Amino acid sequence: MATQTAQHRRELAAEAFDAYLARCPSRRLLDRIGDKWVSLVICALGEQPMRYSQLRDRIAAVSQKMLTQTLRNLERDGLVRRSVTPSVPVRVDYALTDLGLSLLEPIEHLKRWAEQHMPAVDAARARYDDAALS
Amino acid sequence: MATQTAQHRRELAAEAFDAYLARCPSRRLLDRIGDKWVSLVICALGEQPMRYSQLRDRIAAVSQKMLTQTLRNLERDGLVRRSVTPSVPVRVDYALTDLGLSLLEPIEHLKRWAEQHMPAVDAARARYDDAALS
DNA sequence: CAGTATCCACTCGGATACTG
DNA sequence: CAGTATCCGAGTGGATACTG
Repeated sequence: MATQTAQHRRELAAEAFDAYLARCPSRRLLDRIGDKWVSLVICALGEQPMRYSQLRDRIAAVSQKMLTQTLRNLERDGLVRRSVTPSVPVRVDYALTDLGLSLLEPIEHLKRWAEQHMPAVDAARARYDDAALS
Repeated sequence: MATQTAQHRRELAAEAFDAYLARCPSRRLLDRIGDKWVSLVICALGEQPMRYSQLRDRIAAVSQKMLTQTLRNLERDGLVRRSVTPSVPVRVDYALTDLGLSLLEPIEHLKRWAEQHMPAVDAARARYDDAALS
């Protein structure tokens, strides 16, 4: 009944770690904001609430499918509030919730790091790729 | 020669936005640290430098392929330093560079937000899913 | 020990067409 | 206007086997 092989021990550890990852708050947050359009939507709505079509124009490269999907996920997570005005045609406004607003702060930190250090990353990348050619 | 249709205007805007995204430092950073194993490797190496096998044991669920790939990418980006000791068998140590160390700070901010607010996200998600059942 | 190499399933995101 | 529905290709990541 004890774990016999190193093989087996590894599998158990991997399983446990998977379960841990599924709950790990940080990893789950990164899963969300790592989504291609999430940060862009959050930042756009951070400036001001917007209608669906405004978002689509502002984030020009997003497809309808992905914009809707992104907004639905954010709404589900309580980060964005969706309000429908039943006029004809309907008007839908999106805004950050307080929770969503609070997320702007850590994102801002990331953005600052990116602006300060991504050039260094690019330089490192260029060096690495150059070295590989020799 | 002017942009004639709304359709065409949209396509041009989307193209321009795509190009912008390819350069946008923040989006590129998120692309990196959004990778499934990157944050875990950075955090592990943030505690102390480690050998390949230590990393593999610590992040039990990672496959060899993904661990190597992740480490190579981080090395290429100048975030991690790889040092080989040519003994038999070889010994390889990984450590964060100064650039990598500096990344710990914004990640820490994210982690704090996650620990404080992910429960609220989960609650929102539960409410949303419940509402959908009715 | 620290990888490489190969194959494969699955998901993400895009294109297109249609609708209340 | 603000979506849905459907299809599909490309890329991500995992399993397995092999190596200096």
